[in-house]
Amino acid sequence: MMQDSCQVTVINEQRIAQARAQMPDEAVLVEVAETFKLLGDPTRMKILQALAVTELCVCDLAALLEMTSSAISHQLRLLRARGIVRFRKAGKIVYYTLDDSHVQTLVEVSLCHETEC
Amino acid sequence: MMQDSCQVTVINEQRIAQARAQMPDEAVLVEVAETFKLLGDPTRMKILQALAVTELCVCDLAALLEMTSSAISHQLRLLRARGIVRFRKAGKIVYYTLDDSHVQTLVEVSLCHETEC
DNA sequence: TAAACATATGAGCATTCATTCAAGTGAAGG
DNA sequence: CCTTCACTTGAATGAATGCTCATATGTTTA
Repeated sequence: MMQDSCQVTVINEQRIAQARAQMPDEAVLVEVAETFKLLGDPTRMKILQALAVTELCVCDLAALLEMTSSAISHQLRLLRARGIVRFRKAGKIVYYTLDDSHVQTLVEVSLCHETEC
Repeated sequence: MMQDSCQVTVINEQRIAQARAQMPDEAVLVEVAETFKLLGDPTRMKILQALAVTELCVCDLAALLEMTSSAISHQLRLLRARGIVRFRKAGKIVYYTLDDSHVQTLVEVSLCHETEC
């Protein structure tokens, strides 16, 4: 059995070196990927789209997306942990808003591209 | 046991209607999420970063990322299916390049934000 | 205080997914 | 031809993930 990772047979040493030199840190790439992963789920994408329009509480989001508030709450927890959404409490109701204009920009750009606007 | 989906207890009917009216089609949101999901993996993110620098063959990418070419090939297949990368054959070697400036923009914006450039 | 309610959260479960392993394809060279 | 090599691909596996269900928390109201 042979080692299938091209450790010996490098085809374009020059280009590899060039790419390696310009590659951002591993940690940075992992962080960026982590953010994209959060945007890579339909439920979370819908939540972000809705919050881009207006502030909403968990129950509103659940009604809008026709899902349980538990499911919504779980997803909001992930978005919160990344600082993508922010919340404010009004009694027992918790209102969520977007808290990362950078992410909002990404979504807008993508949406614009998808709908060819 | 009660129905936990807020179908009855709507808090802000007005806002829900407003959000619903401005929400893009379900299908569009799913598509956008699907693209983000592809960007949401460290391996694929590294591949895209490398290809943003220069054209590389599978073996080069494997060497650069220190992974098997099988693993790389599997990921390239997904990126190809979305039209994010393109390939050209040179004998038995297959060279890959980026094929979606929109995605490239997304990654650049994110990277720029992450590194506070 | 007790009940109702909005939300949060932990465990469980079914599904998805990234990688590995083994086998297959097609091109280049002996 | 036959072998080698770059790449692809299908199956298998272990890890990650999204949702449900049950329960907990904290707030409002009867």
